[in-house]
Amino acid sequence: MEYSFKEIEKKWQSHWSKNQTFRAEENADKPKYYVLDMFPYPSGAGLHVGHPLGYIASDIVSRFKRHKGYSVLHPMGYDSFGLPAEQYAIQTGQHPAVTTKENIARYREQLDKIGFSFDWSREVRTSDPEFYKWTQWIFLQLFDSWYNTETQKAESISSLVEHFETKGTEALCAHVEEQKDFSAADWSSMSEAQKEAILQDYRLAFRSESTVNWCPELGTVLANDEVKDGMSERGGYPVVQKKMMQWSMRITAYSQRLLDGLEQIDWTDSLKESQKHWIGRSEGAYVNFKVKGSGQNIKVFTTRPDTIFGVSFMVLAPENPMVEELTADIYRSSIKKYQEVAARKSERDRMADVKTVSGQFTGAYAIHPFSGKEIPIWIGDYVLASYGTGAVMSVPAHDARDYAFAKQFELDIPQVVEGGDITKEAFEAKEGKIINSDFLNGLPVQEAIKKAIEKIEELGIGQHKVNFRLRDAIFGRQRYWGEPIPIYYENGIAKPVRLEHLPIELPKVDAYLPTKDGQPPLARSTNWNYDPAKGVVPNGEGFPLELTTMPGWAGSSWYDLRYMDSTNKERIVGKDSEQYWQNVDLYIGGSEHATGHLLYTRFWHKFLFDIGYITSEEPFKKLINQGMILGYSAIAHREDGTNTYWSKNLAKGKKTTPIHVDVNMVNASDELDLDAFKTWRDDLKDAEFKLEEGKFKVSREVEKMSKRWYNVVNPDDIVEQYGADTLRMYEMFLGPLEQSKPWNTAGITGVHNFLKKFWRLYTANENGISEEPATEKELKILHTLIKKVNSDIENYSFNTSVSAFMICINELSALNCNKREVLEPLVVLLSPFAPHIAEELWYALGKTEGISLELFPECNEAFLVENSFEYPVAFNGKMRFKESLPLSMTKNDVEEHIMKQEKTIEYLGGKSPKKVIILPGKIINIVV
RNA sequence: GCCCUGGUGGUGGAAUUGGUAGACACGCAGGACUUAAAAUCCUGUGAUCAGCAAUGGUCGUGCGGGUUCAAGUCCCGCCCGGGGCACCA
Repeated sequence: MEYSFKEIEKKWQSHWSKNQTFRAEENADKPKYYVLDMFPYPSGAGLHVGHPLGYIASDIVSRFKRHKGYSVLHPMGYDSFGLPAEQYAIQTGQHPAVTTKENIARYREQLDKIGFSFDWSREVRTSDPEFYKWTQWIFLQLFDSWYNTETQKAESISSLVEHFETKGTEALCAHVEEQKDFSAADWSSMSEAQKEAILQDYRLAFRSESTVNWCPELGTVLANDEVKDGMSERGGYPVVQKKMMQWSMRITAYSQRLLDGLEQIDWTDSLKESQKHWIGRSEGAYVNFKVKGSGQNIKVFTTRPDTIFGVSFMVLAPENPMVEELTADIYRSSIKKYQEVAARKSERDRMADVKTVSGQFTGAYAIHPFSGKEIPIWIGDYVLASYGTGAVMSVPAHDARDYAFAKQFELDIPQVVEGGDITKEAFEAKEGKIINSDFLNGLPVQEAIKKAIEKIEELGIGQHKVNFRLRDAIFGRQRYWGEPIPIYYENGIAKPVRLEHLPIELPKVDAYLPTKDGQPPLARSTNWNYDPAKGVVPNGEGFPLELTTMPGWAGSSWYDLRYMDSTNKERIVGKDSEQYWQNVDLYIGGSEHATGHLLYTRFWHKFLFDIGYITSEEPFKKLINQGMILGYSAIAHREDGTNTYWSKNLAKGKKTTPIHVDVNMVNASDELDLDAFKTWRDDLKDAEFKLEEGKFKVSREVEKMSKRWYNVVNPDDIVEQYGADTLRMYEMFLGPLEQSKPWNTAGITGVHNFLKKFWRLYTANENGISEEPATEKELKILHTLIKKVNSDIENYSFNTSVSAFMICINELSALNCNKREVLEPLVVLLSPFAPHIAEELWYALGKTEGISLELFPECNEAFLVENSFEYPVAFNGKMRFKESLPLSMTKNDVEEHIMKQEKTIEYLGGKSPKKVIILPGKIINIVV
């Protein structure tokens, strides 16, 4: 019987689908296991072979856990709001929903062919109103919350209002950008608009005038993690800084908890490091410096208060609002000029040139709080307006940036920490003794830091402070294809839409572009006003609705919860379902989401936890980043100025232009199919080809898999040619899951041959399946595999499992094993990896129930016991020969035996051994 | 610059707590079956030296040191690739 994978795979895929084999159930008798893949954005290009890598791994774990008796939740869905569909809509006028639906259908078709055990009944799409209703709901909860720094959790805005009404800001512990000071009486005398303006500073979803990353090309603002090297991550367009009224998320309230939570979760070090850096906790102090001849203070943040006697100048960010007042008249024009130049510099320019030191003296002086010395005040663009207080005390002897600035402008460099050579460079190490520093003299740095802060607090000129690098996340996008923000404006005051009116669905618009006067596309709708009594009403009635939409990360920040109870109409997730599934046990996806999605999701979960809707604070217990599958680009060499192509080895030394060739026209030996190539593009019809040994060879290069490089390999083609089971096992066999690697089809026949061999073991024996008991040898082979596969899956080491299967099958085939006692457990072992062939053979063994719930074989160590061991015998650590000895032999007996061996005597060459090391069951080493 | 990673045959990659380096697979070479091809199966395959051969010697996990009876694995100092952060005071 042939292994006809096409027939088998089709048959079982439709069987599983019809019987809902993988439907997840809240079964109180079973432990739960939740395995999640990062859901894809359904792009028009469809899946390439890189996408399924993580899905295959998670599918193996899911199937494995089902075999182990767990109730497994393994869902899939689509992150279906996003820029490409909208850009396409702008170009073609087609509604993004239509494009998205088509793309999803294509993705689904491709996914289905690979035989994943997803529970499709729980599918979610972020662009589905039934889903984004709850995204909007969460937004409104955030809008209605503030962060209490005393209880360390989010609370309802009503409790804040109550506090204001009774005590004003007295004894208020709240996360807020700038502490406020007013009494209960002040509060009650305020207008509604004034009150609301104050509340905006406390709300976790809030509006504020802030500097944003504006991308003119995309016509929208972007979050920090969406900007890479001053360019937009999607599309690669330039990004500039701009002040705008914007919706934001107060993620900074959760900085410390986001940091602390990392300790409880099982993520890779590199990922945790990325998040730690992004959050960027630094501990130090605020210090106020009096400005000479004015009542003003300049507040700075420093992590090195111990070096305060080393301050020789101060630098403010050019954007710092104090600059205006401080500047002496004679410097006014040069300060203004400097500010203008700094403002014109884009983020990108500023980064491109970190070496150039620039700045301008303001003419003003500060007074040193301890020494009373006058300190010149400068402005410089190395000081950022958005971090700390937008001003620094410069200690050039102990900070490299201050040092460069001091050198450039010939300012003093007083040393206050012993060590280094400050004539050459700043001494930045946090070690050594303090000198030239009055009451700090002689103290080691760490103690001096404490002492300095004590003194600063004692004198009331500053206080201990923890600062974070993390910024609040910009939340509004001037785009169409996203969740509408459920806010309307009554007399200019932002008010929440009533919950019963959710979802606020995207309106119809005549085009997906901004309006002529620069308003977001939603302004084009003629039906975009709101009446609290009626809901959405035509323009002209009610109040105007918010025009911006939510960013791409909104829906993905909580979708993992929705899978637990995807059809619930009452809550984001039902209480019982949430209790049962809790959180994701294993999350698999790319590492590019380290500081975006993964941080935002943790933030929203902590918030939902605070307000009592979920019981787990961390969404993902264990996270694995699968490596990227890279393309193996094929390159033909065209001689410059001609239409002549030279085969790889002939092209050397010639002036040629590399031309990317579609990898599907190149075979595993790098030979190009010339007939196909000639019809690929018009200009190739008449091209001339210089062959080597009758073949045309291409060069190879490893690049990101992309249409642009013609190196995309489609999983459908692999499935068509070799079957889904081969694709699954081959992707795993390629190497460790976390590692990036180029896709190279060369080795796929090895895996395919293995499956054929596996098939033959069950079907090719002339005596059929034998009911006789298996031999010891056969059982040993089987149980070795059982042990290996169990531990490999637990360790996510799938490539080594595949090897173990190959070894096992090679050995059993050599023995011509056809015992049911071996073949039955064997097929269960294979089923997580190659489920179709396993299911087929399972039924062929006479089973009538599906394989997926069959218990996974457990290793019986008794079959693995060895009674002898082939000792490697080494001399001075070099293995020379082997000697098989019973494991029951004592050390002394082994030594006695081995020393008598002819070979031992030969290798000793008459010398007597200094030492003989015997490790039972491991090695014998003789030291000469 | 800082932080994480990784570097092993022609190729992808294996190697518990330090204990036989190169499992498994690809590729390549040779062979069997076949009119032929496909499919399948068998043998060999890190480099190098000696030998007709069986076999044996030497070298070998990015580089240079070190610890150890023994180092791909541990320590110190470098080099290179990949990823992240980047004037964060």
